[in-house]
Amino acid sequence: MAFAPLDPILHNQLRLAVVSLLVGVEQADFTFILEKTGATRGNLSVQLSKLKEAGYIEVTKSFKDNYPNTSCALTPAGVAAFEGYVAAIKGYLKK
Amino acid sequence: MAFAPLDPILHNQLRLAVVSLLVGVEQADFTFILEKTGATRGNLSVQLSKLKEAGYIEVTKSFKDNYPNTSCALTPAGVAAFEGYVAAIKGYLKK
DNA sequence: TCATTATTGTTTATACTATAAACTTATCTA
DNA sequence: TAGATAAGTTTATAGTATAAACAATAATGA
Repeated sequence: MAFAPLDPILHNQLRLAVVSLLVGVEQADFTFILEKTGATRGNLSVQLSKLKEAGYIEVTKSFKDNYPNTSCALTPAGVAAFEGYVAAIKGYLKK
Repeated sequence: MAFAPLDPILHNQLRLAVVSLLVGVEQADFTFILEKTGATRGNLSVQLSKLKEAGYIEVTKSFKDNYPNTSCALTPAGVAAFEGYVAAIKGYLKK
């Protein structure tokens, strides 16, 4: 059994939670992700930027009810990366 | 679905590989772990120390064929931590 | 109206972590 | 006895994760 490398972008608790949330969902707002993950705003902001920079999510900024609104959605690359990560880490979890 | 915290000791590629290797095995030597994980000696040494300090493994140093031999085995706490980690991360992997 | 609080995020400071290079100590071999 | 081999450890440093501090705007209410 080989230990496949784990994508360092996804091998982080908050980023993995974000991508996990986004899988199977059209999109999710900053505040929604914040509540679901229990992260701080600062941390979430940083990690969303990294996911965006990696090309794993697309971020759309707009206004909603007069307030800024940040919407996130997985890209195909993000989906593929998540699936790869899931497959890779399973190799570590089997007894 | 909640995102349970991931034990930071185990949420590391090499340490997770080591513990994964040790699960279901009586013990494993430094060199064996080195080959199976593909790690460098320095990195493995550091990560074994951290696992030991966390109480997850027991390290026994002896001599074998005139050379130093470092043998590692999971402690009950290590087994429990691994099982907890597996349960926790599964919550992140389901779509 | 204007001061206060609430909303939605970003920037930045820093403590922590992961990793490999360099080092150590001892043994084998020619 | 001079390399070469074996088995680890120490340490230097670049990178990462996280929350505190900051910013900009909007709503509220006295």
